[in-house]
Amino acid sequence: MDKKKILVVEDEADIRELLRYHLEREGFDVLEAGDGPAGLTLARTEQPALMLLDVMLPGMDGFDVLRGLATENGPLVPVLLLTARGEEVDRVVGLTLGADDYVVKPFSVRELMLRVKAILRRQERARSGAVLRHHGIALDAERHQATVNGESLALTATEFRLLEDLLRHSGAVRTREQLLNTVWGYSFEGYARTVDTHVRRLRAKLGAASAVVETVRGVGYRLKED
Amino acid sequence: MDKKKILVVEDEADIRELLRYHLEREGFDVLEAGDGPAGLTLARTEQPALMLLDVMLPGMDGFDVLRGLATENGPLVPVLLLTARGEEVDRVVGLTLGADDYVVKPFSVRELMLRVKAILRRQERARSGAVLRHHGIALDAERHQATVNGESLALTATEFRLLEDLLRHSGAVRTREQLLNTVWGYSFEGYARTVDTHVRRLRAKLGAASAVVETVRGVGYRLKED
DNA sequence: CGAAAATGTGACAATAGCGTGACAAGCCCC
DNA sequence: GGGGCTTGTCACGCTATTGTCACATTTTCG
Repeated sequence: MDKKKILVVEDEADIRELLRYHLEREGFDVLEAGDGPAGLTLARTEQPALMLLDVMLPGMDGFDVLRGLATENGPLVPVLLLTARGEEVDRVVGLTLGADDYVVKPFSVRELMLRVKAILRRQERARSGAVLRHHGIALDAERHQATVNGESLALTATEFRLLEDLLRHSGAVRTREQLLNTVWGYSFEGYARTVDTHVRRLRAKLGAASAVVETVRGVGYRLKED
Repeated sequence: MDKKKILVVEDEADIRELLRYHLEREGFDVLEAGDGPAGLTLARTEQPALMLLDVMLPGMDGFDVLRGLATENGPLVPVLLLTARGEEVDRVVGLTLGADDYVVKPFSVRELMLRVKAILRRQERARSGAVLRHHGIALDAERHQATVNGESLALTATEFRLLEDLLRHSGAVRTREQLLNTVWGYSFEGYARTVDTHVRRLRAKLGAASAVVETVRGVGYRLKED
């Protein structure tokens, strides 16, 4: 699971660049389209996690794009509309057409990012089941609580994310690089063997169940298969 | 239970006076603001039962105010919009933005009072029975009152909303960002550690029960599990 | 068998994260 | 205009967490 893709459909190159800069800074993959048809195609082929859609586009406008994405239950892709001040009408139509939210131009970048993340969180929550289970280990991401055979574990934030990643890929080997990317974040610049130390700490806290974290020599770590 | 507070945001002093007179006659406490920013601040700090909001304000207009009040689940405060004749579009937008009703100027005072009371009744009904309970803490959203083991707490508006959010997600961890979004609103631009301070104040007022607000190091805060 | 490579382990210093007290600004009511 | 209340910010101190290193142990493979 790599970075989430966000599609920006906007005719003004300046704004596209601005958005790309900030979105990438937040860790998203950014796709761009300068007009409606291109946006539609990208939305269909790439299935981005979210689409930022300008309403005022030459030719095919934002609403046409929204209609093009329409299915029986809302658009194919979550949409956040960018509307110009004073286009009150537009906002209404947009929300009626199934957009998830909108932001009025000129917008505060900070607020836009917050709304983007809120929409993605909403999608996330709707999709992901709350509790991961494997070999007597249960991890509830929302409550930030992990248990082994019912007994609660006192994990630190990093240990928790590490266990979560292993659980999400249980049975599969995770290389140190993969773990660094997902658990520590892309911006982490450090020693790969830091992972080893945290695996050790995690195993210590897992106690008897520590054997479920297997070392795959020369590759990485994985949770034992059933 | 004291009188319900109603906030009037309107730039024309005459109309403010007119509204104050009639609202007080109906037994409400009236707060006034002459422009958008002042209205926003009062709405946040005083948490009135209802806000009468003029759409046409100099500088920051009514929609901006509404947007400033936006949180992840609707505006912070119920809103009744005052729109000028012919601004039909605006009404729709306002309602989409989460306003509860609108009245067209020039309005009949009688009708306005009826609508005010109607909204308050609706709120009442919607929220009655909506008492959140957890670990001896009871929070009555309708009456804006919280108790611990029967003893009433003197919470400020922010503390109240913070406790409400924690109760609504009891057991789940709330990150500082999530709390800022729901309790303070999207347009809040400030230091994330402001949350810490308010948690501290809330804990102080909770007294012996303060332990139910748990710190999850590196993540956020949560209400203790049962 | 023995060297090299990979991983486990114990220890430690740096620091991120949080609690706390204090304070200034804004706003109310008097 | 002043006093009180609320709110957001800051600086300080403490502690758990974290990343790194040196060394021990295990595995691989010539």
